[in-house]
This record gives sequence, structure tokens and C-alpha cells, in this order.
Amino acid sequence: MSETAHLSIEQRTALITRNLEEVIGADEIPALLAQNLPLRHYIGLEISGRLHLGTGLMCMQKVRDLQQAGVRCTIFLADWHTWINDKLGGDRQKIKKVAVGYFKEGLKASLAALGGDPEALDFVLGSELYHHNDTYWETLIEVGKNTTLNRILRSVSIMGRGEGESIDFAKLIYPPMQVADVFILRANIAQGGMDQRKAHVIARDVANMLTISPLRDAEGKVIKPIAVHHHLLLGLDKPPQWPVDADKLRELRTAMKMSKSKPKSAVFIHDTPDEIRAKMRKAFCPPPADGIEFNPVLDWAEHLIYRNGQTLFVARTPENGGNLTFTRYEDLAAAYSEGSLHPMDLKNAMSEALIALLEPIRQHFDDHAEIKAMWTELEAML
RNA sequence: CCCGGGAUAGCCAAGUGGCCUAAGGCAGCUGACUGUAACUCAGCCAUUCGGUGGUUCGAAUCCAUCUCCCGGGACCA
Repeated sequence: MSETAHLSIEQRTALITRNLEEVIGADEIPALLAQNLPLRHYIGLEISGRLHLGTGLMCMQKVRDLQQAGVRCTIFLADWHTWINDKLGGDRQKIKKVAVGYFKEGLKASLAALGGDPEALDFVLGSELYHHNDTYWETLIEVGKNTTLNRILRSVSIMGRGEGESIDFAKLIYPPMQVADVFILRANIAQGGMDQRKAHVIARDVANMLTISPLRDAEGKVIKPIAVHHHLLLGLDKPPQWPVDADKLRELRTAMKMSKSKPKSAVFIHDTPDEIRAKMRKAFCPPPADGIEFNPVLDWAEHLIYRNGQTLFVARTPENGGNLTFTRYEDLAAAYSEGSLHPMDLKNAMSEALIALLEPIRQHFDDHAEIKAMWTELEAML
């Protein structure tokens, strides 16, 4: 951990907690760092198809931050969860192949593009973690014995399923499995989007009740996993409800997020410049009079461009006011709000910024025929 | 294994012997309008009704059979 030797506990805590929607257990972080406890992170991902910016950039941004803070990071390739949730046709062989191929390589390229270290990243495949692992299955049962059926039923939203939705029984095993994953992977820090909080809260609630594989600090005291939740990028299409009803914001957030099942709402990590421009051009981008809170283009500017330390350059003709550079998101938002920045100019600027940000990823796919072949093979499955 | 209910475009769904070369809605695509998108408007979008046989002058509609799905029940040494 020599590279973090020069960082103070405060600096490392700041890296761990910055740019997040929510941190549960933030108070516990400095104490863990002070103990010099090796911190281990994990984020579980379903192998659900093409990698979009929510996974490739939003997840990996935090991974990069954590690496810089000296945390050991793990990507959990959740092939069993994918199977349970009927993704990729529920074909286990396909899922496993995509997991250790396209998905792993795509995530590594994404992390590298964001300044993280892909070689220091651990990948764990679900089916391998579970194989001949009594402790895992015992822990799963312990999780189940310490939560209720009602709570599990409410938590199916972590699978992108509605609470009233008719589901098969296997799907009820998914949430407690996800909780068990945290403990078996010995993750002090569990990461996910805001849509994953129900599983993480269960993990914290049962943490003190586990006897087989609880998390412990350096002194052997049982501790709870810290939960860090990143922002869910808005989809580029119009929200299902518009104008947005502020009272129903909680539920709507998930429905508004970028989704692979709505290709127009998402940009993928290897989209070409022209595809990115076309998608941005089609993006829902309400005028300032409608407020800036539910504007996906501004949302992406804030979370993808500015939070990666970039600035936004707006190329405009002299008639439209000439070129502009915004170095802070606040300035961009203010200019948009007062109407001095036209939606189309914002879109054009965002297109070019995204193209530049994603360029190394696209290049990586282009430079490695075997990785590009993995992607091609995936496309054939969709 | 038994009883009951289903199977119509990407999704929801009308139609129960001829007017069905299958209504409508959503999604999608194209164009008009906006210096963006959205909104609105115009146009496009199943020669075919889970498969196969049959009845009939004529079937998505009736019969038989097969496949699959849903609900319930039976079995449970």
C-alpha cells in the first residue's frame, strides 16, 4: 500500500465517500482506516448484455476512487443471479462465457479509461465462489433465518422487478444470496447503485446475527459492511411520467434510469462517435422553464464529465454567441437555467465530450481482435 | 397424472364460420412544427391468427391431435 502511504485518513475517507448518492455507515470508515484494517470492496454485476455507461463509467468511477484510497476492489460476476433473473435467455453456459470474456474485458477497459488500475482488480465468478462452498450455503441460510419473507418480497426491486410482479420462487433466493455474497467475499465496503440499497440494508441488519462468516475488524469485533451507493444515470428518453411528480420520485428514479432494454435511453461503452451523436441528438432535453432537475443531458454532464475532472467545451457559431468553456458544473447549470446556453449546443458539446471520454475504450476493443470477437459473439446472442 | 383457463404483430389486446388481405392502444420508424428533445399533427408498421390434420363453398373463429404457458388438485412408502 505504498502508493497510499502519503494519504491521510481524512483524504482516504474523502476518496471513498465522494461523488455518491448515499453512504450508509460513513462514520465507521475512519475507525477502520485507523486500525490499518485491509479494506476490501465488492460490487456484484448481473451479466445482462452490452455494457452501458451506468455500469462501465458510474460503477468504475467509484472503483477507481477506492483503488486510490488503498481499497482492494472486487468485481463479482454474478452468473447465478443472472440465471435466476432470466437474463441472456437464462442460458448458464452463455452467461458464464460472457461474464469471463466480454464483461470482464469491457470493465477493465472502462476502469483503465477512467484512470484506475485494471490489473489490481479482482474478478470473482459466482458459480466458482459457490462451488463446494459449505460456508456460503450455510451463510445463505443464516441470512434467511434472520430476515422475513415480507422483507424479501419487498426487496425484489433490486432485480429490477416490481413488488407486485408475479415471479417464480427462485427469484426469492436472489436477495439473500446477494447478502451472503457480501460476507463470503469479506467485503467491508459493498457498492451498488441506489437501486441496490435494500439488499445492503439487509446485509447491515443481519451482520451482527451471523455466526458462521461474520465480518470482523482488526480486533476481532463483528462489524457491518459499509454501503456506498452511486447515482443512477437518467435514461435519455422521456421519463414514464412527465412532468415528474415529486411525491413519487423514489419509485420513479428506478423507472427513469438508463436501461439496456431501451437502447435509445442508453449509450454503450463501445458506441461509435456517430452513434453517440445520434443518441444525444434524440435525447430528451427539456427547456430551462421546466427546471433542470430531470434533464438527462445535464445529468450526464454532471456525473460523467465533471466528476471525472473534465471540462465542457461548447463550440458555437458567432451568430449563436461563439465558443464557450465551462470548467464547473454549477456554471454550466446556471447558463442553461438562464437560457444563455441552448439545448442543442449543450447536446453537441456533450456528444464530443463523451466521444473523447470513451475513445480509449473503443480503441481497446479495436486493438484487440480477441476482445472484439467476444463483443461480436455477445451481439449474436442478443 | 387429473380438472379448468389460455396461446392473435416487439408488448397489451378486439374478433367466436363469410363485411378479416385481422379493430384499437403502447412501443417503433418516417415527415411537418420547433435553433434540441418532448408535445401536437400526417403517414408507415401481422397476406396472418402456437404446430399438424380435418369439417365446410368458405375457418383466427367448429372438430381432433400435439406443443407450450397459467391456476387448482392428486401423488408424497
